[in-house]
Amino acid sequence: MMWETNFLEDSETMPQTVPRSGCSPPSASQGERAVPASPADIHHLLRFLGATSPPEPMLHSPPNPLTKPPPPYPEDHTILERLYDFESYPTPSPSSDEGSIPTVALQPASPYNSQQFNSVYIKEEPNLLLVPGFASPYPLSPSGSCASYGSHNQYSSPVPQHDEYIDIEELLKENQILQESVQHSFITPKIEVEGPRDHVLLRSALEDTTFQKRLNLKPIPLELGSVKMEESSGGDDALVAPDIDRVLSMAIEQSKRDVDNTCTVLGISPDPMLWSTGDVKAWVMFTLQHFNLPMVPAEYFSMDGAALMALTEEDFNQRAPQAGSTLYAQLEIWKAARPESWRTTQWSEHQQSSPNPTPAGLQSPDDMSDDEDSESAGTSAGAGGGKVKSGSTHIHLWQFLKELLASPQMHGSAIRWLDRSNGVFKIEDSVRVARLWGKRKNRPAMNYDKLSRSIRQYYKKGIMKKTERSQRLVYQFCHPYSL
DNA sequence: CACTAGGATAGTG
DNA sequence: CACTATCCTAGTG
Repeated sequence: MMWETNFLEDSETMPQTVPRSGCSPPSASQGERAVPASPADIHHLLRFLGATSPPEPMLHSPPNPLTKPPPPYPEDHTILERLYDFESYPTPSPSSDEGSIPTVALQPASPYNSQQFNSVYIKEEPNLLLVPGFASPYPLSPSGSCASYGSHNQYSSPVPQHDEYIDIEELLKENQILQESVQHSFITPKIEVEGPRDHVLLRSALEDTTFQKRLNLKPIPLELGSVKMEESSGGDDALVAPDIDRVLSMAIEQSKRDVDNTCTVLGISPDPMLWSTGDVKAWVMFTLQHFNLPMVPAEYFSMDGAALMALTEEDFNQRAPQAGSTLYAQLEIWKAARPESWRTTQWSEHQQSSPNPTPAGLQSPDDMSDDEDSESAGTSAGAGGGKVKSGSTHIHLWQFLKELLASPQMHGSAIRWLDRSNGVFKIEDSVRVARLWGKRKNRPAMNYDKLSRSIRQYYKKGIMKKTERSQRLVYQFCHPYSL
């Protein structure tokens, strides 16, 4: 784990200011490969929708004869790793076994990793609860929704069987919505009024059968009336529809959070229309990585967000034959999740009654007011108390830059090594790097002017130096720092 | 115009 | 006090 290792050395082994001796060489041990396509996760979704048949233990989830072993992407794990630690930076020291974290990170959506998962990732930061959704091969991760709704013990139970299936009642119990409407569940209040519209997003995602094909699953019947809830004691199907609506709402919310989290990690706007070429490439690379799809040259997507949004599914398939559909479907999610769209969803209305409502209409449509709400969303999910900070605000700029450099798949379009062994790197997208830095330090006004001023301070401190032939946006770490 | 360079000063843990 | 964050002026390609 390159990033992991680097970080540990940088921020913990190293003194806070100046490292005296050289760092130990980065161990490029290849951990397990990422397997984001967890059948268990999909299983959860199916169970959510009551579409699965027998409550079979997921430990014995059906074999997928057609599922070919995922191709090797040597650095897949780094993204997920990075992702899972992003909000909780710095990473707790897993000094003893390097392998455990990546392994857990690879299937975080599976409840069978619950104990490890909890201990490693959940910690006490609510934001982290949002993150598991990323691991899902499915954009609307039910496990993510579940976790983010505060049922922490759902995944912290020491009894594995507990996770075998999700008790939908129990899950929903934690959602205040249920409290209000469970007695009159025959009445579907606002949901029915504008229901179909805002479920379009989820439904379209559900109708995307790519993952079903991949996992050799049967299509999900979307007719709510025909859905048969297992163990629905009353056998009252009328109960199902509103419950499903709520679950869908939760899933949609999770989808929004996934989008927001991706925005935070990549430093891009939630609105694809505002993406620069670099943003588009970053998003494409990230999405491919995230869904464990074959990489394609980033140049195939040398276009801005507006152009990307204009692509047809065929266009996507041409550029990325094996991944086009997924990319297209994902982009549809993002389109639907554009801030304007979310304002009109029923979800935001329901939020009015929540303790910390996000005024849906007040969010200014300007470009970067977005990523704040991914953070505040996590904060508001917290137990009303203490300040919840995302990441460490004590990180040094040079550490942060190395952090970005260590995940080239995600940030390669913003900053990358030119000469790794000599610590020479280039900032490709100064705006985005500054944005990410400002986000990390909670300095919304950060820009490249200020960031570069801080970098220049490093010249005097001997942390960085000018390259021999000075080029724009190219910097060089001094020796111990580049390791 | 975006970037480089570096002085000055304020803020914060 | 260290480490920025912010602001600013001057210079470069």
